[in-house]
Amino acid sequence: MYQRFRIWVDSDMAEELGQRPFNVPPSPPESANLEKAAAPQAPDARRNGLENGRGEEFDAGMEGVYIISVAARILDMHPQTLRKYERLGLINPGRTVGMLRLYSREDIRKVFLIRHLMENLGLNLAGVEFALNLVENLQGFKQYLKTVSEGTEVEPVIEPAMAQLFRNLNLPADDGQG
Amino acid sequence: MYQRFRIWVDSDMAEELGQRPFNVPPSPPESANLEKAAAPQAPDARRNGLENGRGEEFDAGMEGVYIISVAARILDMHPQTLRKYERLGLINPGRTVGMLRLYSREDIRKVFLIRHLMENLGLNLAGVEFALNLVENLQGFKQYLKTVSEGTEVEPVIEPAMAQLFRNLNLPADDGQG
DNA sequence: AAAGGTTGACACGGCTAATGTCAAGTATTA
DNA sequence: TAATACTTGACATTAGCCGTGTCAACCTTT
Repeated sequence: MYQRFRIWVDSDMAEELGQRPFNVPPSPPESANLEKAAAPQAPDARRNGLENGRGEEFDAGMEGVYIISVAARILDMHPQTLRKYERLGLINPGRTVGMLRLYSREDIRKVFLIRHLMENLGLNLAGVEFALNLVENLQGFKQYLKTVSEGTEVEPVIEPAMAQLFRNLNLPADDGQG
Repeated sequence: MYQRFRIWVDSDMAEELGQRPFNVPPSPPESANLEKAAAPQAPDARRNGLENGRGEEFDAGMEGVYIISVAARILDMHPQTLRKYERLGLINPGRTVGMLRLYSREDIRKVFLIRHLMENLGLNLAGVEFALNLVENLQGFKQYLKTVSEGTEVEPVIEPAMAQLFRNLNLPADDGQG
């Protein structure tokens, strides 16, 4: 019941998770979308909560885990689209013992990134795969540089340089990973 | 007349320029394409040489500069496709005084990269733009790292790390730029 | 048993990318 | 000078991708 509320407070959830456009300065159309998604919340919020399936995993200590219908509503996307993304290997939501998909906050954040890549940069799914792989590699690369440069005079310039690189590529600088 | 020959010896030209698949291990279909392109060469090679337009720029000391019809034949692509790439800002061939496009070896190499990104990685043109921008940024980034790490113990590990990064991304490691 | 929700598979509509075609202009060739 | 060949830009056409909708089957709860 705790989370049941968070689900329906879509606007701030979406804003917090990934709605900040990475490098795209103004984005009024996006916020309009979110408002639309959050609009029909009150009437039937009762019957679309988290207690839908087997409730064990949902509130078993882990916060912010959503089944696909809820995730789709948060993202304002079709559930089939999320399933397709998973089939292509772009996302990897967890599963309940009954094989229901469970979307963590990181999963949803990733989908926001995917949407950014498609809507703002115009990439197709292959391009999204390329970009996601790029982000992963760049983060590993950054870690590697940080390690090998530890204690040297180079160390302090690594982070800002990487941040600038991410900005140049219209990619989100990796914040707290966890 | 010198270059006229190189134009029609498509197979090795193409191989040398960019046909090496970057990370894609086997590519027999590609070579088949090239043979097809090189097939109808003999019959009308006479009237399709470089002396077509105003010949001044063509052999004015610069080697490997081709008008669009020749570049398209080398690449086995439609001239309209090359024009579209230019309109989108992906390539920037030079011009004669009569505004005819002149494709340098670097231009053609870049188109090979574009084809690789589309055919092998499945990117659309927006993705190609993203990837080209990425390559450019990474090269600048590499230069920057090389500069700031000069003389430090970090220096020797920069280059191999960058090379590995390019490999991971299925991108061509920048060789001699010039 | 009934109801609501999810799952996977398939088909349809809109959009992108490449190709083809057209008239107009320019340089070479007879 | 007249004819030929090639370029240029703009528009139309065709093939393929992406998102969405729909379907039966399965599971859990009431």
